[in-house]
This record gives sequence, structure tokens and C-alpha cells, in this order.
Amino acid sequence: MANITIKDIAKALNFSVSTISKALNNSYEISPETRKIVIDYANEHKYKPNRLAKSLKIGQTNSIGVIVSSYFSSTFLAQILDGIHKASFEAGYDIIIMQSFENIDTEKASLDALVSKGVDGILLSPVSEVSNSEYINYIHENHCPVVLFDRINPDLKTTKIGVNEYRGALEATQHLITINRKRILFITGDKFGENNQRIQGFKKALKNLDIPINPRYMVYCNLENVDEIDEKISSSLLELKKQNIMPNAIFGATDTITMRSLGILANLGINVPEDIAVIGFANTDIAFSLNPALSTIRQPAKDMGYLALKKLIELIDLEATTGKKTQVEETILLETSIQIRKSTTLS
Amino acid sequence: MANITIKDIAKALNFSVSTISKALNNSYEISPETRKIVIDYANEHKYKPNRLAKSLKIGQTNSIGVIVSSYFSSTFLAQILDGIHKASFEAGYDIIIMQSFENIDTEKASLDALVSKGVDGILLSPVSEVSNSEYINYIHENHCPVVLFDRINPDLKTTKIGVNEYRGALEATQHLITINRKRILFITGDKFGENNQRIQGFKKALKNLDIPINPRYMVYCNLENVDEIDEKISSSLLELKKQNIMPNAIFGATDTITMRSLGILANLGINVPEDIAVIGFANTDIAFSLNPALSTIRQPAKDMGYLALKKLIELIDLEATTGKKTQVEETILLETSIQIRKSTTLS
DNA sequence: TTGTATGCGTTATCAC
DNA sequence: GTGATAACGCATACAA
Repeated sequence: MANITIKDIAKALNFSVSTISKALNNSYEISPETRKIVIDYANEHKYKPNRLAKSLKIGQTNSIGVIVSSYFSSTFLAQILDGIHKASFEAGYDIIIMQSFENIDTEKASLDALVSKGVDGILLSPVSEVSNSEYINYIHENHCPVVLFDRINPDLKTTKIGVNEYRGALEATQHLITINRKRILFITGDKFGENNQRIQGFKKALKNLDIPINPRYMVYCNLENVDEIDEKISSSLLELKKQNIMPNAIFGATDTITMRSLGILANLGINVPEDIAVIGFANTDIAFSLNPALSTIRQPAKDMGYLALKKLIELIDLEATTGKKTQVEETILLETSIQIRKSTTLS
Repeated sequence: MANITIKDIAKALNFSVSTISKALNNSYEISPETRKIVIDYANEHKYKPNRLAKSLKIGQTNSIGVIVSSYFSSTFLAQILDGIHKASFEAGYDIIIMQSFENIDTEKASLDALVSKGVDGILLSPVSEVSNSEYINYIHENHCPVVLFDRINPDLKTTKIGVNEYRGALEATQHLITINRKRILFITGDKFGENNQRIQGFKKALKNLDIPINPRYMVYCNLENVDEIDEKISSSLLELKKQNIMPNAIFGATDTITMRSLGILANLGINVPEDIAVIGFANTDIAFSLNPALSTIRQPAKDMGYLALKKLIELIDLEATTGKKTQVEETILLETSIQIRKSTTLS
């Protein structure tokens, strides 16, 4: 609105517009006296450069776009965003966050909006493997670099940063087996697909030791509704009890599942870890505060976000210096860490 | 980069630039045939309007800036941001999030950056009461509307959305007294100041019933370090035990404090709620999964974010239609809700 | 119904 | 050391 421009300064100080511009940008061409006059005047009148105009002129905005699926308030995503924010702050980039709400069209619209805004790069956690892969490749090749994080889509010819969930699940399962808990109830989401790396890791660990995979020990929950999760876990346990094949361990594939399981077991009067040991993927510090303290597989969420943005900026810089598209196709899988607490500690 | 512009389309189709512009904007001046030709060409060549140029021209960006303090991964803040996102998505605005990291200079820099980017409005959770109030007022009056959320600074002449923490604390304390727990340990942050509404509400509840306020029951933690919190809570409890003035209730002023308290009590072998009842401010769903389930005062974080953005857009629209600054100075306090669970339920 | 010209606030080239 | 001018991509007042 009432914004003072370099043109105003030029008029007030009887200089030309270009002199003001140069003075404000510390150009060596300008005499120290003039520069001082200009800068003092600018400060005094709270001059703020119009970055829109600058960006339009120089062709870059110093801002990057981030598209996440949804569930903004999940701890996991918040940690990723935290890492992204940290890296962008350090690098002097602004970030614009958009949500795809697990919808392919919304994802495409977000992509378009970001390109329209002229972001220098895009960080994307794709809706699905099939989502807009050709379109994303198109943007990556014709507009600005795209880096994928969390969910990895092999069709995309770009840098990808994910988590080695396979190994995380494998190690957690092995841990359960080590403490001699082999009747493991695996509780997961119903939309993950059998190709999900957590399921694969779990199965592999059993296979390694020739432990048969019991389909009755696989529980699939609708993750969109907490009450449904509770109901599903609860009824599964009761059913197994009736059939006299009670598990002696639970492996939760998501933080919600794992947390809720603990609460439900307490309600059912089942002792943890004596009757049932519990471990699961979870990224919250609260695991410690639970009673019993919960053993978890932790994903390096913040690191992932941080690294993803770093990698994106590398690509941006690379293109800026070489002036051409770079054909990097790197895939980085960060390792999880396992934290053994009371819920899987047998005394 | 390889971006097609309306100029390119004009050249290719042998029309003037303004014809293309009008056709793309569905102007009634353009014949349906021409429009179709233009739009088809645009789609085919994946034309994306340059919003920088458009914004520069029309003087608005359709984006709003959000400045939060820090602790991006706190559940509370994430929920606020979730609400903001929801409202901005509905209204068709992009949001740019910045962090002040509890630093006044960073706050000012963020403010400047947002103004420079030409945001249509700013949502701010100020660093402190004294922070940049004159400067914020200046921006509000000369650049774009500013709406405050969460932390409310009375010096600022604008719309403010907060939470009635006073009443929340009052009710929680009353609840403890109702179950006959009057030796209440109040654990809070060390940087809140005595004017903090949670402290005031707590004290008021005691005063109402002529219960003396025991300074030894006030514990102040450095919230920046979890280990320090644990240490502080733990040592306070042991010290009080030694002095034979063990409290029979704990009121935690933040989610971290409350959660950690439960964990520590479990470690110390103190029974909840038999020996010590626990209630506190907390915005996580995990309260249910805790054992015992934790009684909480919940702040309507998502609603607050949602409403704040709504109000901001109201201001933006108002200015756009009336063409002048509006002198609204509204303060809205949303009510908390209290959730009684096992940790304060005496059988 | 379409075209011409101008300007939004900057930076950059080139001349003085 | 400083200034005139063009250009970034778009919207729009006005002319035709």
C-alpha cells in the first residue's frame, strides 16, 4: 500500500533511479557519500524493496514450495517440516507449504500454483506411486528442480530422500524374537498395500528364522478414524483370545496404532510386557512418558526434511551455475533407530 | 525457465498480447471462437500465468504470511497451523510460514521479508508483549492487516485471537479441589512471568476457597531442555517428600510438563491418582493412551488458527472494498475444554 | 471484437 | 560516479 519505492527516493534526493538501485545494492560504482545519503534516507523512510519486482526481473524468487499429503498435525510430518524450515532458514529461502490432501488433482493444482508463483524448487511427498509422475518429471525438466521425500516414487527421475522402513521393521521384529516373543500381532494400515516396506521387513524377519507367517496375526486398520482403530485392535485381541491363540507381542506399524494399543491393553487388563510386549514405529518423545515406557522404531524425520531441502538447494545452485538441467537421480534412505524401553523388556 | 508467456501465444496465434490476456481471463470482450483458440493453445503448451507479474501489476499476491515463535514440532503449534492451512485452502490463499525463534530481531526481519514479498496480510504470534509493537502497528497501518493469535499483545491495535487460559486453569484447579486434592503442585515454565494467565487462574481458584498459596508448591522449569524438566520435577518431588509436605495433586502448565510428570511418577513408584492426581494443559490425543489416561485441559488450537485466518481475510476484504484502513480492535478468547480421565478419577 | 500503449518496481546495459 | 532506457510478464485504459 503506502510503500515507498526507489523511484520516490530518486525524486526526493534528486538522483536517478539507477543510482538509488546501485547504492542500495552496495555497488562499487557509487561514491561512499552518495551511498550513505541514499541508505540513510531509505532507512528513515522505512523503504522496503519490492521482492515481486525484483524476482520478476532476475527470474528467481528465493522461495521454495513444499507439498505434503495431509495430516499436518501428525508428529512425523511436523518434524519433517521442522527440518525443512531449519534448512531453509539457514539458506535464506522462504517456504510455501501446500497440502495435497491425498488427492491427485489437488496435488497437480498445488504443483501448478507453485510454478506460477515462480518458486525456485519444489519439495514433494507424492500422493501415490502413480500420482502425477509424468507431470512431475515435466516440471522438473522444464521449470524447477523437484526433490521427493518420505514417499518415494521410482518413476521420477530426480533426487529422493526416504527412510529405510524395511530395515527398521526387520530389526524391531528381530528384537521381539530375541526376547522370545514369536507370536507377533502385526497391526498396520489398510491402505498400505502388501508392497509396504514395513510389512516386508516384518515378514522377512520371520522368514529368516523359519517362523511361519500366520495371517490371523495380521490386522489392517482404517487409519482415518481413531475410534475405528481402537475398535479393530480391541476386537482382534478378544477374538484371538477366544480362539486361544493369544499373541505375546504386538508390532504397530504407525505411531497412532502403537500408542492406542498400549491404552487398549491397559483397559483390557493385559500386562505389558509380561503378557504382551509392544513395539512400534513412533516419532514422539512421549513414548518415554507412557507407562510402561514404549519401545519404538524412530524415523529420522527432521533429518529427512533438512536433508531434502539441502539437496534441493544443491540442485538449484547447480543449475544456476552450469545453466543447464542436471540429470541427478539419487536415492537416499536414512536409517531408523530402535529404542528399547520397558514395553519390550522382560526382567 | 522454459516458460511460455502470453507474448509467445500472441506471436504464435497472430493476436495482440491484450487479446490473449483477455481471452485467458474470460473477458466478455473476446469472441468465443478466439477465446477457444487461445485457451486450447495455452493448454496444449502448458501455459502457466506468471503470478509474480500479475501480482506486481494488480498489487496483491493472494498469499498471507504467518510468523510463529518456534517449536514447530509442538503439537499445539502444529494444530494451529493445521487450522490456518484449512482456512487458507478454503479461501484460496497461499501461506508462507516464518519462525521468529523467540527472537525480536528475527521477528522484525520476518515481518520485513513478508512485507517485501507483498503478502496481503500477516498472522502473528508475537515473541513477547514488548516485542515490536510500534513496528507491527506501523505495518498494520501502512502495509497490510495484521492479526495476532495465541499470544496476545494489548498494545496492538488490531484483531487478536487467543485462548482463555485463565478460565481453563481455574476450572482445572477447581476440579482438583472438588476431588478433595488441595495440596496442588503447580509446575510451569520459568519464563512465563507472574502475569501468566494460567498461574493467575490457578491462584484465583485457590483464593476463592481460601486455600493458602504455598510458594513451595510452585515449580518453575526451563522448558528448553527436556532433561532439565525431568530433573526439576523429580528433585522437587523428592525434596517435598523429605520435608513431609508431599502434594496430592500436580497441575502441569504445559503438555510437556504434564506428560513428563506422569512418566516420572511412574519411575518413582508413586501411584496416580491414588497418591497424586495429575491434570494439565495438553493438546495431544495421546493423553488417552497414557496409563493412567491423563486428564487434560485442551486448547482449541485448530479452531484458533482457522478463526485467525478467517478474521484476517475479513480485514483484507474490508480494506479492498472500502479502500481504506479499518480500525477494528477486536479480542476473541476461545474457551478451553476439560477432559476428566483416570489420572484425576478417585474410585 | 481486437489492438496500442503504458506502467507495476526492479535490475542491467550502456552511454556520458 | 551517475543517468537514461529497456526489459521482466501481465492487466488495463483507451483507441480503432
